[in-house]
Amino acid sequence: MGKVRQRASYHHGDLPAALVDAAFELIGENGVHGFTVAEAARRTGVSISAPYRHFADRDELLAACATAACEAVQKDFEAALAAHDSPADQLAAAIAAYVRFAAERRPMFESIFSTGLDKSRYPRLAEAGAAALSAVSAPALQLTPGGDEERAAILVQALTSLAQGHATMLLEGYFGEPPAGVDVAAERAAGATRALLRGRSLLF
Amino acid sequence: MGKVRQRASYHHGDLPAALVDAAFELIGENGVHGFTVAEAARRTGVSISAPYRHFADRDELLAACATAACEAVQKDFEAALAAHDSPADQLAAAIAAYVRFAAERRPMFESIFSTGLDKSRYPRLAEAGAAALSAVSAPALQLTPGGDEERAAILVQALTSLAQGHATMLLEGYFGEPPAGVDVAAERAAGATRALLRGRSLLF
DNA sequence: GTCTATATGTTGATAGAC
DNA sequence: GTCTATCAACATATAGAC
Repeated sequence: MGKVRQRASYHHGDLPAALVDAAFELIGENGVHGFTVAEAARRTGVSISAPYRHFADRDELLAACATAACEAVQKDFEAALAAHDSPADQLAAAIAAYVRFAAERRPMFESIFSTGLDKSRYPRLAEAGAAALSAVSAPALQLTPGGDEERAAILVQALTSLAQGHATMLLEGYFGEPPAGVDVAAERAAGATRALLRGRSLLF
Repeated sequence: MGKVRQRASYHHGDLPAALVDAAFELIGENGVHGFTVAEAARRTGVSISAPYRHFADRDELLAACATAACEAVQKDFEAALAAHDSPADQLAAAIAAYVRFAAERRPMFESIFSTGLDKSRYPRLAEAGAAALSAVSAPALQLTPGGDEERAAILVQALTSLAQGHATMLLEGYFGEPPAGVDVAAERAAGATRALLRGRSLLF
């Protein structure tokens, strides 16, 4: 009890979060291009100027979206890792989960990669992105000869690039239309992960 | 001799091509978002309405850009293939070339992947994209057990996704800033290609 | 094929009241 | 923290003259 008071007016609860949600909705409908501060405000039921009390400008709101998206990716990564035991299985599952993420939460994916934002200008975003990546470091380190951190980093780069590529190509329709294409892409990405791991000695 | 007459007014020579060039220039300065038909017309020295004699709308002009970009990629692919003998070397070189293409001709790369265009609505673009991809099919087929076309297609998907991912991550700054980052990414992509090829039996 | 002129619409962002 | 009102800027696309 005690939570009832907040329900009446959503935007007096947490307008920044509500605006981020609205932004994802708009991105889902027409891509990043379809997001405008004005429309996000309208959908949230506030005036056009209200968002500017919380975000300096359009880009800052987009950065908040991307940050939230990175945190969501990280959760998916961690769930995939927790569901498997061997490092190879963990990595294959994590890469497959990433591919699924791109399709199933496409607006989030696009907020990370299709905004053209200079991430170095948004430290919290850069941090969230790095944190998501570091989730896959542990199993990669286990598969690196001698536990060499530098080599592990190279392996992580290869794996994340592999995942990124499969995700992008899936969204381009390269693996067929959803929902079947999603399964195909996730499976292919997992297979490619295993293949890359088997041949990993050639990476170093 | 005989070519002098055309030089005087560029846009009476080939306005569509001139507009595509201007579009790439604008994309290079501020991303796809920075391209507007109006500004492209101004830079080309024609009125704001002139482009609409050649392109139905903004998207159609962007599609022309993407088509030109696909043709450029294909050329780079073919050059990489021609420079090597073994299929593995050819593929590694082609993937590396693609990564370089993304960095060195970034506006072209973005015109293909950051426009949010529905490619099925632009048959010539779809065709150009498929043609570029098919350039890497031949060496992949040579490396596929039994010359199975279906398996070769899976290998091509894995390789192109790998290339796409490295290109994207490079542009995100993940391999360091240019120009050093470009070399790093190209090298890593080539290494990952070899690793993937070595473990390719796990793909099928 | 290109121009001038224009209709029509939108946006990002700010000022000042409450 | 939110609203009303507003500005300046810019875009897409079309009509009609040459």
